[in-house]
Amino acid sequence: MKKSRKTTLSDLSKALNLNISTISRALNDHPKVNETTKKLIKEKAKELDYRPNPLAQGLQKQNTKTIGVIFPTFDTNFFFRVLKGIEKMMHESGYQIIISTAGESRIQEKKAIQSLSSYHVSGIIVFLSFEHEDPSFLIDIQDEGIPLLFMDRIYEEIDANYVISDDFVGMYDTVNQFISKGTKNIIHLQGNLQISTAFNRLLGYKEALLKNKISLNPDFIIPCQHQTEVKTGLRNLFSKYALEDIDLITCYNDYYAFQALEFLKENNIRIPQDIQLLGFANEPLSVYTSPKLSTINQPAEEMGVIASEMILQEIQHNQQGESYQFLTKKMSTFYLKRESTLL
Amino acid sequence: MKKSRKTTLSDLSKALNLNISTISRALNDHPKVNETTKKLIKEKAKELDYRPNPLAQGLQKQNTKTIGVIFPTFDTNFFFRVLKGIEKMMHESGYQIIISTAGESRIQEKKAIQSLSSYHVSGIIVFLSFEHEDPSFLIDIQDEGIPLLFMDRIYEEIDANYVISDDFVGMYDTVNQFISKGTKNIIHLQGNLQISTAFNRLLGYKEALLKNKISLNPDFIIPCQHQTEVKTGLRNLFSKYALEDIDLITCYNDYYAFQALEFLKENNIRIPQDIQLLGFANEPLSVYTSPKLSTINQPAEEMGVIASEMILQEIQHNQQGESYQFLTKKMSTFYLKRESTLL
DNA sequence: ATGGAAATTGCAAACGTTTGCATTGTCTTG
DNA sequence: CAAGACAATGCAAACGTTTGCAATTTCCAT
Repeated sequence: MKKSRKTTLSDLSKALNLNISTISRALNDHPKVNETTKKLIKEKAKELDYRPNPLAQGLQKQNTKTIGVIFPTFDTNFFFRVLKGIEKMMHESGYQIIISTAGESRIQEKKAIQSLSSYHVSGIIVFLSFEHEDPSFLIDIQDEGIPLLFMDRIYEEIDANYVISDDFVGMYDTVNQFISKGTKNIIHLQGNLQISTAFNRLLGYKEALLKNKISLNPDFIIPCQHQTEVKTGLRNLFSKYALEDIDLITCYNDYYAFQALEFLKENNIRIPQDIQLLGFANEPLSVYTSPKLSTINQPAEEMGVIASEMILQEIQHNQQGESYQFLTKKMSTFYLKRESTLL
Repeated sequence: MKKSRKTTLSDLSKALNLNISTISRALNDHPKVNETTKKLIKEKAKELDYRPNPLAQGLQKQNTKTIGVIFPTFDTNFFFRVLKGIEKMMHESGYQIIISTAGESRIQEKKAIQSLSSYHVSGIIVFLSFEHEDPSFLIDIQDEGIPLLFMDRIYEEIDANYVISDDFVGMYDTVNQFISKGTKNIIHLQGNLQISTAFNRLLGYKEALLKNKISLNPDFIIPCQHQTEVKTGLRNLFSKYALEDIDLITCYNDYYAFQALEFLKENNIRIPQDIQLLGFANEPLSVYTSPKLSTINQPAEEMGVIASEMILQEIQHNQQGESYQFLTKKMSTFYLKRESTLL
């Protein structure tokens, strides 16, 4: 394993008999270096295939052209779609992306963020799934001058950019709409409440019932930590209730809905004639089921794009010493009727 | 935007009145530093929340604990599943992941790789989609001491680790099996042949026919650059052939198959009774269609895991100056019968 | 010619580590 | 008690940049 060294500034310096600082300035198009020498240097640089060392640059400038992205886990397609949006914008702007998953615990979330901070990333886009009773470490990161952008969750205490999708309103509006058109008995397959999105979707469901003065039947809220628990949950439900007792099943997300779909099909329950089914997220797969899944659309890729734009803005402002006004962008969600619902 | 500085070795050095080198050694558990001082130093480090600066370390050691991953594009779920496998292994081993997409051109592929190299990543996992007439830049990277692992494509000229899924055999075996059980008229929806996987899958199809002395009907190979062209392709086919003339449609990948599925349903063609349909890749969505899609399984996540293990092995060997024997791991693909086929 | 401003280039410190070598201190042993 | 061995620590260079300041050169107006 022979190691061929890379050309450095000092190589160029020797080759051209010019001081290293002149070389550096020339390559950075610093105004006060002679145009002729500049050209000379650039040519030589190309000839020797000089490429700057981002580590050295980062160390010196305390800032790498790199964005950190932290996901909770990789188990839903939604995150990948967001990532796709981020990756598109960032690479257009010449930024590298470092990804990290936070896994299951608060501690891991914290570690992941700190690790990114020590890489001197230019900014961090975070999906935090857990509540942090003491989010001060987040403020610490900001104090280091690293812009933080939060996705899908708001911390009142923290002044930052936010991109959230309106989980609450999405569910609330849709359920409300169904009720107002006469739908009565509505189930909710509830996700892990530690995750804020699950919490907000449940809340939307409850509030819609409340507003319409429908009393909450606790049996109608089926808690599932994971999509694998959906079928059991439904089995329990139907051991207690008849088909006619149920009009619509709403779900924490599309994956829950897929499970429900399978369950219903297995039991020869017709969708939507016997029971209607509603997902959440509009995962790409939802077009391919049959019947095609009605769902609540969440513009995943667009969220990635917007988040990227916002954080790049903030970075740019900071670099130029301008003040910057934080924004909260609420991405609207909307009911998307396909075949698994009637209304 | 106040900037709170991070604690560095020299901060610790001052605080403890010890030389910086002792601090460094202590924290790296170097044997020749007194156990008591070691403990002292570590405590202080924790107290001041010292975290090493990976940039400085990388610059010094010419190696960051970072793995680069290059994808062609992000438009199929397959890559995400591989990424999931990679991310799992790498974070277990304390490596960060930098991702990059190569986009549409050879030039971009080359740039992406070189950019990663200048980040002094410890290794690069690459999906290259294009043929490179001059792959010498890849060898250059290796010469810099950066292990390269190729996914899904073999370069005869380049000695490296490879993880490939057996596209050819997967398609060949399956088609062969169908023929031997009496299936006659088999279509292939062919992908973009610039991409090696598309090429190999087509080849598998052709060879299977050849082996069984079935003459190739050029009409039966329908070239589609993209899944969006599938329906048009099929429309053309059926303008020339009757339903009875076709027994089975094989596809470049599951997404092509999904399109075909829609087309067939739209035209009230029953699957699999009238026409059978076979995908490729076993994308997660293929369970949710109806009928459920039969496909050829490709163990995506596992490929990511294996690739990670292999490249970590190589890195470790290199670091210890041991010699390392390159491997080529061929992941087996297999026919997965679900509901869209009969056999 | 000549003073001085402006343009160009060079010097050296700094970013935060790691590590070979030199130095100091401590202990053992004959 | 001296000397050598070993343990512990310190010194300084190196990784490849950037950048404020100093030094040099060029040029123009007087």
